[in-house]
Amino acid sequence: MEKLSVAQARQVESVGKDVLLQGWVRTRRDSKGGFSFLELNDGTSLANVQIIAEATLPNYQAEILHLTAGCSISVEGTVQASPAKGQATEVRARRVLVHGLADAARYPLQKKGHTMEFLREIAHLRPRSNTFGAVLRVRHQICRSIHEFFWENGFLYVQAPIITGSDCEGAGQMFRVTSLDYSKPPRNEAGEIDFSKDFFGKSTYLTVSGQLEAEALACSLGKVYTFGPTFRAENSNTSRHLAEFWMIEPEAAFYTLEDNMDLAEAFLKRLFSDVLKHCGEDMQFFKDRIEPTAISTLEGIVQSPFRRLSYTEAIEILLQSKQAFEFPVAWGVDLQSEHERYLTEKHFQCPVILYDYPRQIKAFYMRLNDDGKTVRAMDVLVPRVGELIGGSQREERLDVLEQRMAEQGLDPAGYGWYLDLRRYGTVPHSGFGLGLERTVQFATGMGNIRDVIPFPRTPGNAEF
RNA sequence: UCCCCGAUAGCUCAAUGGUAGAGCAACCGGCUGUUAACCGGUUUGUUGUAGGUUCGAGUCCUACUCGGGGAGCCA
Repeated sequence: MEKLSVAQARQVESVGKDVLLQGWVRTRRDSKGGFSFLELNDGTSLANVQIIAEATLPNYQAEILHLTAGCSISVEGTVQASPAKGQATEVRARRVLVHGLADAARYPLQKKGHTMEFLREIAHLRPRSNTFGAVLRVRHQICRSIHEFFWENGFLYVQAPIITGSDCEGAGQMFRVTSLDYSKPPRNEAGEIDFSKDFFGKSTYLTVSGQLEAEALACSLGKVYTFGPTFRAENSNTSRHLAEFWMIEPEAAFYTLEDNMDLAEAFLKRLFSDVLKHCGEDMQFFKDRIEPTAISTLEGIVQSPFRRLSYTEAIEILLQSKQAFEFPVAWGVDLQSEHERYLTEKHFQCPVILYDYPRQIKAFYMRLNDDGKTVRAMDVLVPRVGELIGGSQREERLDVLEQRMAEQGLDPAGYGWYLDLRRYGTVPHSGFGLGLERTVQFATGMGNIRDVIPFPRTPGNAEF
């Protein structure tokens, strides 16, 4: 007897095999012909396998006729070709072992569709829904492709710290990490809380980005990437933001911004082409039930080049668009969502890479262009989700970097080790950050980022 | 954090200021190699919380909580 997954048992190649299947019942249909149909799912595929349970089974009356959605069972039996439409194979059960019942009157998941809002309230059970199973399988495929892509391109997988002593990464509000007794914290002479008495002897926070550490590693090892959780204590209440999310940050020495854009484009194309190749059944589900353009959008991205244009060119297009924007367009202003959406959804209708942004609206570490007005930043914008990637060529010249820090009111004392990278063997280098959840959101067509991560953390919500 | 919308049965939603209802689910029965099965019947409520207006509030007013859409911040 061979232990098979539901996905394997659905393959015609499995016909004739003596198998063990284990999973959760989705539904039961009884036939007065003297048997019942059980739909079994184990998470390995969107589709269920149909189990034929004959009334002659010893526990048919006592147990099988009481199986409902959510019950867990083991089935021993034989895979056979199905005589009816709807599935290629089915499993004729020789034995059905019930592990756990699920009180049908209380079990919250029904056979019929639920709203995403309701499923979010039962985050511990929603992986059993079709939508969530499909989301998590696509998420898994994307994670795998990320590692494969970088492996094949010579990038070293490195780990940046999750607890950071740098309070000036500049990417947003941070969560403080402390082991101080908050009912009686140590205080200095000024009456302020004395974090020098804290666990690490200083203030520490959850990381908002591994970029600065990745730069140190890239400036030693060449091409590296991080892939880990990041945290933002922003009070963001949108369908595209999480307080805890996963970010992929490649960083490469001797990479120009052009190299960086080439990398980002090849990277995204690889991720989405793998999803199309390996998640066909799940993608068809998203197309049918979630977003009609789910598959065609990914196909378009894989097949056609991204449109690259400078910030200045983008401003020109927006000014000439004759669109009524809520926020006025002018060179020097940061682009608003409506502007980005216009470019990617209406004007070009494809992914857009914008580069060379005004120095005033971008971070200090981005390399200053010779025009003195713009920096080597780039954003990859996609329809519906907006910014999928943000990156830049980093400022490798010590004097320029120090000047840019001063310009933005940053204290160089907090960046000693980061400036060292420019003092000793500095090299041009570039990198970017990709939000995993936004990537999954884009690939699946899911409307809310809270529904592409198993247990979402958002302001006021850490229930599970 | 700001603007707009919402909260009624387990789920999705109805209900002129005047006796709270339907579909689905659940339960019982029927039928059937069925497959979001189908047919008949039964059960289900402190109308988000706390106040207020009124003879009377699911409905009007105020505050709060939670959820959704949009914006800002960004990935």
